[in-house]
Amino acid sequence: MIRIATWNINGVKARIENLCQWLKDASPDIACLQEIKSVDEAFPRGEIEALGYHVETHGQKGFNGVALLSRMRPDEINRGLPGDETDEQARFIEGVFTIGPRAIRVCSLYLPNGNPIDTEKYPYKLRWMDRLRTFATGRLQLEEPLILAGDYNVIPEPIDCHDPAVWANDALFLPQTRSAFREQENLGLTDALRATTAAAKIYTFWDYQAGAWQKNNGIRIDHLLLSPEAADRLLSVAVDKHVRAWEKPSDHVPVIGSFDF
DNA sequence: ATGGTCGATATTCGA
Repeated sequence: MIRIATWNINGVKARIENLCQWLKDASPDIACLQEIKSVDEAFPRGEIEALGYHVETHGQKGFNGVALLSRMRPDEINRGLPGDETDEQARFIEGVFTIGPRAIRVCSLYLPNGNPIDTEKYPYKLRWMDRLRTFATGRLQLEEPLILAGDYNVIPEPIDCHDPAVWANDALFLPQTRSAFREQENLGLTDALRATTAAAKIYTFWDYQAGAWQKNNGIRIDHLLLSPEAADRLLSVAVDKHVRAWEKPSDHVPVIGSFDF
């Protein structure tokens, strides 16, 4: 069994203790991280390598930044989402891994938040989603197991948030945002958690403010999207909710898919 | 009661 996880850690330097504890507890084979908020040179790779992981990062100063941690050495790493050479935000890294007889592609992505919606940030989000759709279209033609894992900053359906009314005019829940996410799914990509449980009130993010965690005022925005070749091998999906109650938590929690690769 | 809270960084921005 292979376990592939995604976790927005909201700053790797502030989260290194929690990250190492979680890696020991959950022991994922591949972990996709977002919001490392670090340049590659400052990423605390030593502590993670000591736990038996290879570390590949695509960082930048101050904000954003993604990483791939893996038990096995990647055969190939690609940094940056194709489709806009002028985009300097570090939000995408792809790794190709050999597991048994097959190649598996895993991407760690940090989709733009898009707020406030009356600024350039929202069109940037929609353009980024369009680039992701183009990328996925090409990769699906390979007919390989593909896992697009990350913080999508998309609440797919009303049941994926505590109170849909408060999100009505938010970039994470606008009709255009949800429509663009459905376009992704309609390419043939499966939302792994939704495919294995139709239950409401499963969240992956709780704001630091206003006691959101204590009130279970959360949203589900961290997703694993699977090609048919990966979806056919999916066994289960877990949300590691307990780490949100740890000291000095990230505002997101890990989502882990188990596969019989 | 028109805030609230984090992280990285610089005394503000992004979320």
